[in-house]
Amino acid sequence: MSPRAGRRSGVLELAILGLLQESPMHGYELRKRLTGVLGAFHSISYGSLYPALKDLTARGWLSEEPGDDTQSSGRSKVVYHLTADGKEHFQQLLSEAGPDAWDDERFGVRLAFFGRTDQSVRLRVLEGRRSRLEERLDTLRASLQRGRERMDTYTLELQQHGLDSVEREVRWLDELIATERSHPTDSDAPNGRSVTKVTGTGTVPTARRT
Amino acid sequence: MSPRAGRRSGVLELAILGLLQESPMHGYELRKRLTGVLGAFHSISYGSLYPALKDLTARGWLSEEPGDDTQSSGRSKVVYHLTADGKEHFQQLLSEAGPDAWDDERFGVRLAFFGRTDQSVRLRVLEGRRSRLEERLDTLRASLQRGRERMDTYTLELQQHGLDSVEREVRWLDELIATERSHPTDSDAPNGRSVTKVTGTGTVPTARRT
DNA sequence: GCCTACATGTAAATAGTTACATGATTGA
DNA sequence: TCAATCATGTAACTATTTACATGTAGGC
Repeated sequence: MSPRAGRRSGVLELAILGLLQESPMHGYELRKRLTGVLGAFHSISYGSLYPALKDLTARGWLSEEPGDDTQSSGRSKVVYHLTADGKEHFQQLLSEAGPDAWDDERFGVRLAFFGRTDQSVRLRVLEGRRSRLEERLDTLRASLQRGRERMDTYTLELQQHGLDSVEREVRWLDELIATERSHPTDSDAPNGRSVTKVTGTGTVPTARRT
Repeated sequence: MSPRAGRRSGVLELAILGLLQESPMHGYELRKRLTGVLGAFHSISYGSLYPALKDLTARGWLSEEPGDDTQSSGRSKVVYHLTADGKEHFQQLLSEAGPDAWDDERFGVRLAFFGRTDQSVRLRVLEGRRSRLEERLDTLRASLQRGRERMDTYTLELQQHGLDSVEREVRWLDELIATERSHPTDSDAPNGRSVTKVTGTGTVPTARRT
């Protein structure tokens, strides 16, 4: 009965904090960039975004800056900044391993911010996702074994296709993990600066087509 | 402010009607079978199921049969049946093409009931899913083109993997569609009986491993 | 007598969406 | 000057989950 007090722990929080870590923005701009981070479809709506910004501000992770205006006389544009607490919270979110932490969407968002993430955290994320997928494989294989005769051809087809897809993703993750391990980054040492410089080239193999 | 009047149009409705079409059941049993239909993970909770059953009953698609009890003296087991209206509604749901009709979950559930679906509807569903995926491909390819230099290696990797996955699913669908076309079923004629007999073997190729 | 599985439900929270409402700024 | 796009928000709804509450039936 108190709907305006949300605990807020979805993808949105992660994505907003991640984008604001790169640079301060106002809501409208944030929303456009969000579409990119969240995977080309699945645009977030203003009806989710603005309440979320208010909420994150109330929790001390963002601060509103009313008029950053240096050029135009306009008003009402609210620029959001990540606070120190917000930065810390974001780093914690990136590395933490809640039960829903490894679903498709959250993993995608985490990966989108890898350019600004410590290599140790990157490895933890990749391995967390991988072990989540291994569990899925176990379930799927068991289900296929049990269902060999009991299920109709269509269900069997669907499950087999699903199994193949998950297996492909595991192989893909293995490559990413191997690449991370073969190019260890120095800047991961406990030197206070928790953000790795972006090398931008060569650290991850370009996807190859079959 | 009137939360107890839901319009109800999610996967659940489709899955419940589909299972009850096969045979009447009570909630507890339904829930176990639902887990199978919905894809091995993603069990539905009683907190969703029972209200949904009440709702579908109120809408005239299900009827409650209080004591089917022939053996034990126990009570309180409520067996749900699909009504004639419910049957009709289910067939309509299967073939209709709403905007969310082709997402992963809904497509999976539709496919799970293919054994009891007309071939013409099967083809419509497969082709609907296919064209949905084609749209995705366009978006993804455009995004990859634009982002060649702008995106970091990780995001590029993720998008490329996503693109590959969707391409694989399109090829998979193409095979299913081709198989349907090369084995036309007679029982699709307007003969009043809207359910195709299950052949159970050979109509769809067994998945092959790469 | 007690534990497990069977069986049914409700209240509140979660994580959003859609539709609506409003107004400022900019370029053709 | 008028449409498009920029910009911010609210109310109501959707679909679902989690935690809770309650009780029955059968085996050991």
